[in-house]
Amino acid sequence: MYRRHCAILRKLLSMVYRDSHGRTLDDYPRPSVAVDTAVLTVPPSGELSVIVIAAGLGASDDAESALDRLPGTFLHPGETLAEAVRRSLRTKAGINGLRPRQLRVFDEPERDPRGWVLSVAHADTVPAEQLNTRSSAARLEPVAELTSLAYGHSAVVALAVEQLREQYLAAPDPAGLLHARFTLRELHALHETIAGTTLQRDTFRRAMIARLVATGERSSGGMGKPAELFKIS
Amino acid sequence: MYRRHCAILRKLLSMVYRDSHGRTLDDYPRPSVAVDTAVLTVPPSGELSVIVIAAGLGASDDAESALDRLPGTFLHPGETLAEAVRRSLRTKAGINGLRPRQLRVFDEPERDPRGWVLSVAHADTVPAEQLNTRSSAARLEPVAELTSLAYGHSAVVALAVEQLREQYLAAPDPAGLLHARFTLRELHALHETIAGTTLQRDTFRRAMIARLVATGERSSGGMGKPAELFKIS
DNA sequence: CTAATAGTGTCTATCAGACACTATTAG
DNA sequence: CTAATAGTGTCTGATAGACACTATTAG
Repeated sequence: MYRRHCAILRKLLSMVYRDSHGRTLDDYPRPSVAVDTAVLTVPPSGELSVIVIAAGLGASDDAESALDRLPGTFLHPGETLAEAVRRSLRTKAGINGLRPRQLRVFDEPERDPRGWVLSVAHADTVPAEQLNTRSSAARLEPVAELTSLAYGHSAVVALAVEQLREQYLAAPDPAGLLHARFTLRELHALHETIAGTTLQRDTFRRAMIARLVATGERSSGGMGKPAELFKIS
Repeated sequence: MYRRHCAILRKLLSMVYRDSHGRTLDDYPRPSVAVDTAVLTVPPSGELSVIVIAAGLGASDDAESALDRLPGTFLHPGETLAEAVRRSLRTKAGINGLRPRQLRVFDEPERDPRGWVLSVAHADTVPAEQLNTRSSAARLEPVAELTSLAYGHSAVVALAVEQLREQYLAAPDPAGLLHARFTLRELHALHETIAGTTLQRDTFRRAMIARLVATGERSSGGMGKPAELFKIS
């Protein structure tokens, strides 16, 4: 009931409000606002990958409908951008529990042939197990092998990867890509995958160990000396 | 003529396009999109300051119309966000030659009592001389003394200051706040103002001198030993 | 001379990079 | 034993912080 009163008040205000040129809010043409999200992960293959989908236009049986874009949707009234992102990923890729971060707004007036569309690019990174691989239209694609995506989505992926790298310089596993307990070997491999370079083993160990908590437990089953299991904080 | 053809094609496409629910672009309610900009500077007073304006509602002779918001405007069709920012600063604060950078989108559906308005926050930093102080409605306000601004603009200022600090860790004077040639004393004072802390003189000198070019000229007119003038690259 | 500012020498603690060594497991 | 991986000792060079010293100007 309170929300309803607010909505009525807002409607009245928007009719009464006039800017310095005497225009009300309704006199301004408005753009459509979309969200597009780069969901990164590191699947068992060990390659930094991103979720891409095909255009949702009809049956799309032909070879033309390539996996060439990021999941996205239009912002609905009363919805925040984060909610729109979660909705688009839930309905188009079967992913839940995301905490998307904004990257930037793509605003070139001609960027979308369908009309005036602003796109707010988002990114998030999740463990591969959280991805619903049975989902019909979505696929994982290694970022290194991405050819150019539609709607300038390649730039979104590039920005997302860049920010992910910065995050992994600041903390051992900010996206929680590893299990609760992990060996330094696993963490080392993850950092090399994300950075796209090799990282010296001993230097890496000494840098990371200060930010980790030793559990006293040991890994088992692999070759060589069992390694200590660590956890975050 | 070419642009005109494009516009017609786009209009046709937007009528033909249908999403997975059979809706065209025009079937989606759209938000108004605004830009709001924090323009930072360091005036002769030596305090990091930001431009604030009063609401542009009519004559505004009363004491109610406080300087309580950042300059902003609604995005016009065919315009980029950067163009809207430049337009708003030109018309509302008499500032030209900006290169605004996007900070983030403020998207809470209820944030603006006038209706559904997304705000894309921007920031830029300019030398104080570039500001038109004769401008009627705009004033410089030290960021330390800012009380709370309307429309959540205080958060914009906080973000702008944070990013400015990061920029000044990466380069001697990325915003060009000093003249073409300057002493290390001037650069030191500027960095202390921006960082909001004191910075050790000798360490600062050694860190900066590697990124500057000595001109061989000396300062004059001040007390003490004349200092060498440096320039950027 | 003094006050004020510019600029340098140097010690120390820390740290990244690099290399080589030891330790512990499977088979 | 060998292969493989885990973990450590230690040297080097670079650098930030700190302190104290010298240098050059005005008045």
